[in-house]
Amino acid sequence: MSFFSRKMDYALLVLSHLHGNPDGSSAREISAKFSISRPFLANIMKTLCHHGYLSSHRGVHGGYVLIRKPEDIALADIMQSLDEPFHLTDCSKDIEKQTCSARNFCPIRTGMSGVHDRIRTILKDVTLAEILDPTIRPSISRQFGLELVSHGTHK
Amino acid sequence: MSFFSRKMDYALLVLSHLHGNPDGSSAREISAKFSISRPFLANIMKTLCHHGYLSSHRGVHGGYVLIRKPEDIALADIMQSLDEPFHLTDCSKDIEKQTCSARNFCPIRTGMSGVHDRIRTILKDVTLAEILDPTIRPSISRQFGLELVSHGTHK
DNA sequence: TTGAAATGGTACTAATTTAGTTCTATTATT
DNA sequence: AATAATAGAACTAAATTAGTACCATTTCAA
Repeated sequence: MSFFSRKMDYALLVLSHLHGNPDGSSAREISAKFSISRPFLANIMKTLCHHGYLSSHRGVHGGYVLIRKPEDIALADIMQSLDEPFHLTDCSKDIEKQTCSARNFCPIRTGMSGVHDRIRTILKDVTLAEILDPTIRPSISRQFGLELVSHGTHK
Repeated sequence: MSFFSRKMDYALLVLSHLHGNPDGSSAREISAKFSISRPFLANIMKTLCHHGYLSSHRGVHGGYVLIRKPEDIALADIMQSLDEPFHLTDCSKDIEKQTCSARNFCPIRTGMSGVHDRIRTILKDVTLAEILDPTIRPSISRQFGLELVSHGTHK
């Protein structure tokens, strides 16, 4: 299985397309452009609208318009709106609920939590703006709370 | 769904447990310790053995022994051995095979590839050694080819 | 005023993947 | 000879994802 669900993937296509079409677009148009199931895409767009990414209007010339700024839409947000928040393993829920029987002696608990944080940081840090224009990367320094100095001799 | 499958999670438990038990351990022991389905865990251990992480010996006092160094076992390796290599979206395969109909005008292709690389870098960089001892992190500088300077004023 | 094209909402179904089981064979120890 | 382990393969069940279907409402235009 892929890390991103198809819903997630299609949502990014939708948001990107709408960013390039400020006057809006319909599910029909987008499904045709990318050869995607129309009713499936329509459901995704309903969800995106419901979560405040898009505004809609009905009727013959209806459709959706992107109403949030690309730089304010993080991958983690979209993920949470469409599927569920990111988590590394099943057992993270058990640990939170304190029902994990190995909680007190789990040899990987701390280490996994570190990996979890590193991936989550990427998801919270990368926005639609960066997906649209990958040359913009305001991310690394924020990501680690560190200052970066380029390393001339590194191959 | 979780990022790591249960197989992946259990495999990390197995590897960690065996690292702490250099004389080896059996599927029975480990399944009992962590309250995990024995036959399921047994299958996972067979796979780990098959892929060269463990050596096995049969018989009454048989079991498995960890034969690879923790610092040489990256998360990406385990993932590939048990499930499949990491990929961000379904369509990455289409793009590779050049069967993606939107290949030439996909607005998110490049951006997504950047995200893919960043996550994959983590998976290739984090080893069992780091999972076992999270204070050891030889990773960030290698990860970005940059030199890190701590930033005193950052909150 | 009627028909077409759009979204809104909900429920349902099909396909796929993951998780787990079962069975038989082989090996080693006591 | 009994027991406890791995080896290997095939199978089943549960859960998740992907996708449909239906009906209602809104809007526009002929």
